Amino acid sequence: MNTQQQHLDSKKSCAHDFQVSCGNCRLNSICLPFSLEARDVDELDRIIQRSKPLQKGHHLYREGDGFQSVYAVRAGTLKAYQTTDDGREQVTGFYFPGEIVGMDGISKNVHASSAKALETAAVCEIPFASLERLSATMPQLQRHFFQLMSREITEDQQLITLLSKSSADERVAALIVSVSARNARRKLSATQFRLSMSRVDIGNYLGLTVETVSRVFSRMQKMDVLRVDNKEIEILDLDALQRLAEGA
Amino acid sequence: MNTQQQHLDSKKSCAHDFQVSCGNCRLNSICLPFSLEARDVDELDRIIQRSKPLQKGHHLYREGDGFQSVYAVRAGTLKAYQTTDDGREQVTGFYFPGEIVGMDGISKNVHASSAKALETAAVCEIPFASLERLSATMPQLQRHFFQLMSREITEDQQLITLLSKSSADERVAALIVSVSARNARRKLSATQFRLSMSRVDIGNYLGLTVETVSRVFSRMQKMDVLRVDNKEIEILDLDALQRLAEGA
DNA sequence: AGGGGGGGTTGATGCAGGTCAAGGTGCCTT
DNA sequence: AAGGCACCTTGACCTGCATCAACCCCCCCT
Repeated sequence: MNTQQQHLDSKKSCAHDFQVSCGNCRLNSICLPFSLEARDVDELDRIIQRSKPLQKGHHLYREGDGFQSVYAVRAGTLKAYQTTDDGREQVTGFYFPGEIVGMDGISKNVHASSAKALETAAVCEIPFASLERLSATMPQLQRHFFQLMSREITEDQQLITLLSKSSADERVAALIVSVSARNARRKLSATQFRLSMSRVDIGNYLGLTVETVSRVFSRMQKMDVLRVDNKEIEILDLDALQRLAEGA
Repeated sequence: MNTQQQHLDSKKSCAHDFQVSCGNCRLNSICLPFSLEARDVDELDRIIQRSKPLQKGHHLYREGDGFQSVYAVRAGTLKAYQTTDDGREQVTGFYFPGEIVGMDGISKNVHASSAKALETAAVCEIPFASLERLSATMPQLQRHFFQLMSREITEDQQLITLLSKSSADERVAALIVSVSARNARRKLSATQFRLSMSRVDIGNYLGLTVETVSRVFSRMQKMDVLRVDNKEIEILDLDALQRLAEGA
């Protein structure tokens, strides 16, 4: 039996196996350009390295590491964060399955942030040099990456607005709404989920203290907008939450 | 006399003429990839449209406009800003000569922010479709744009950290230091300059009120770090200012 | 069973920066 | 020259969130 044959077999035999190709990955509608031809997907497949799982708390890369690749999250959640000169930490984003991390390393060829698994995670590594090469012959792929980066920019700008203009309630509401929407995109429940990040991380991301985050959760629970049980969240009134997030 | 000859003549005759090509633009070391060949520069030249000056207060594009082009600032300063649903405004960036605006429009093919001239400005329009086409055959150009976008991401993330972790003093100090550094890059004075943006814009960008910005300026003046005369700024102690910006 | 540590909640108090109000200065218009 | 307007500054007061402190719960370690 040749190695390729073994591959195929193992794929069939175990539901928990790594995805063997982008073509049959349940997330490909999120992380690949919509209009890619089957044979182009194969080419892409060839450059992508499916790495082994990342344990909770372990780093995918650290601030200052040489930049080689960007990563598509396949399972789990990551947080990206920077450490300021005086040792404080700033969480700059959370990354869910189907999303791409590591693009901040392109500009200086060095990662500008660290990425850490909030729970056991798996990622696909996409060597950037290969991606560049492939982009030159696949216009949709080039465009897709421009778009992904541009999306990261607009999302960061939304966070900037949130941090500079919104109250604690608005910030927390906005985060919950965002998590809910991203769950929906992956065909998961938009109203019931488990927050993989701690209150500390949430506070850090939103520019609030743990205590404030906790108080906001309590308040929203009292208002019957949310049911909160530790990390388990149930959204009872999504409309109200969205209105809150927009500053009602 | 043929038209080409006229071009050359007019270029010589008037110092205020528009740059006729990227090749002789004094900003090209900032806005072009370092390693571009002369003939590649020519190709780039061909797709770039040098538009007429933009009057103070006029828009380069508005939030919601269809996205066609990115723009290199040639002279003057622009601000980019978004309007939230409830009508508040958030300034997301200031753009100086040599810098590129408009990349947030790529992801959705619609501008996610508006760009407005803070003083009379001039820009080079770079049609994005042509840029994409050219990128496919010019690897350095493709890389350059990936890098520009990545830089925008890391800069936004620095602003996020600033907004979520820093005091009013730190924020204002950081902005002044940033303007100073960007002036230096253009071989202008790092210690004496005119702020083209109003206190309102500064406050808005930094997530502070006008009053607070004004008070911080007064305080820094009292501390002999800055001399402030309306929009004219003189940095008296750049070291102290940098230490302030980093939260000393 | 006991102890220790990480994470979460809640209450009491303080302060940085927001809000409100008044007044100044420079520039444009007539 | 006078009025109007945009922009900036300064002072007095108020408030939303940080800070400090206590305590709970859960899990792991010994």
